[in-house]
Amino acid sequence: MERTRVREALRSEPGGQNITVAGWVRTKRTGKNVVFLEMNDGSSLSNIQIVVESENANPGQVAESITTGSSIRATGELVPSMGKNQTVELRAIELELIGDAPGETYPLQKKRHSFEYLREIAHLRPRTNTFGAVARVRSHLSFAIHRYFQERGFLYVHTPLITASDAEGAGELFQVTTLDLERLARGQGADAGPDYTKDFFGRPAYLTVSGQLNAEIYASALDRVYTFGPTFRAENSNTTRHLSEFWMIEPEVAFCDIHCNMDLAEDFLKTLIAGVLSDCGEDMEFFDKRIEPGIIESLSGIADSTFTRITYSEAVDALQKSDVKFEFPVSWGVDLHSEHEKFLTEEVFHGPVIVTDYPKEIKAFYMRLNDDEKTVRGMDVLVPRLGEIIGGSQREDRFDVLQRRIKEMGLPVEDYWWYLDLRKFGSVPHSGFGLGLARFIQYCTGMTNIRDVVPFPRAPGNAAF
RNA sequence: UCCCCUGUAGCUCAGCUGGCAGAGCGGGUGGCUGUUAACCACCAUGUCGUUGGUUCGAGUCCAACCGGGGGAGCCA
Repeated sequence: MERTRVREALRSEPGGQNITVAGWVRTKRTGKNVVFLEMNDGSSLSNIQIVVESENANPGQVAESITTGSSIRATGELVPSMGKNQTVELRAIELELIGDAPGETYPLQKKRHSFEYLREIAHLRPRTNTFGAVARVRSHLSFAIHRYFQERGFLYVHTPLITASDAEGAGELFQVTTLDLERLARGQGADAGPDYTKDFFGRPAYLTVSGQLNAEIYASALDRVYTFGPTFRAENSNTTRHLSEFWMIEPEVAFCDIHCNMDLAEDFLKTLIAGVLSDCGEDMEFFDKRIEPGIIESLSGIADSTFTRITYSEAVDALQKSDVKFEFPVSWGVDLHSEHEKFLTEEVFHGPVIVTDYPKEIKAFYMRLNDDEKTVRGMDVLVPRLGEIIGGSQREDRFDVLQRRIKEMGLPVEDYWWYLDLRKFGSVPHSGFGLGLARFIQYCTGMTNIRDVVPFPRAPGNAAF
């Protein structure tokens, strides 16, 4: 007989029909004449209750040897439940223990575990409610992101993971090499250094920190594109919102200025939030109940809201006018710190805030310079709880200005020849932004540590599993 | 990288001014019950992160190291 997923079974009309389910046992409760098994197969947060009557010879015997964590297959009748916590249940006719899980050594218990402990058993944590729910939300969002762009005529562009330049300037890079490091360390003098002409690519190579510059190439030909893939940063960041390897979504749109860019970012976030609320209802209720009380209401509010849009100068004014004493004093020209972002989103505007037109000194070379020559058309989307979730900008599309800015920032112009070429031939105003998938999942689920919304997180000193 | 906190049973944690190592959960055994964080009784479980120091005596005090967490910076 074909296997029925638990999600489907729980939604079926219980008319005594025979079905087969398979999955992992969450708990077992034993009575004299009856055994109750809670089984989960990942298709939903809810378990299915399997009722085994002891007089029923085969299932009764098998049920005895079943423990928490065992994998089983059960065939039986789907019937209305007599209990009060579920509407349907499976009355077992056949029961098979597929893989046992000795109770003395199985690391997951019925009780609640700390996330810190579960991180150490990343191979088993998807069997918990929280990590199952996170995995389903993550999968939903990934698909919804593609759908959002595909429905709006964006082309999905695969930008390279290995790059031969660190042109993005977005952070520390992981080096990719086939040179024999041990031999280098032993042999050559420290002054000589490695001979990169002998390296795999004939020059130093790195893992990408952003697909943006490559995406700009395709936007300069195909109008609107997006990338969605892994990026790598070798920064020694030890926080609840940084990873060394993370997936990033980067749309890039031609004939689009900073306002169009903000419209896209805002619509994107609101559409995806509305989607996760409507399509992941059961999991979202779990997060609302157990992880971040009130998150459903707050996300619903955001889906219907209009994001506040202010300039950097206005943000500085607002912060200076407040009576709050910040650890880092605010003055025009300094970058906004976490405490400032929190204050703006949580205390002043009570919701997402888009800040634009930052001083050029604290932003990347490729952001379009404003006429005041002091600020650039960058934009950050700040949200309560997390701070910066999106960073983007209108790109500098004027050849002369871009070249000047590259030099001002002390970067080697020759490395950017192809990037400058885009401004030489058919240049066009264009904009884009980057959104970290994991941060967005944090925002939607209320999970406080980014290492708990990524299946196998990579962080400084940690590449287990 | 910096600052703060922390490390005791399988898990979560208590252990006071230094004096015999504890609880709950989980596990085992038995009982009871259409149960649902099931319930009741009994039983077992420790390199107190590691190394060194102070002391008659260290889980407790000191130092170094290792691991974990939070905050900051960098950013998405």
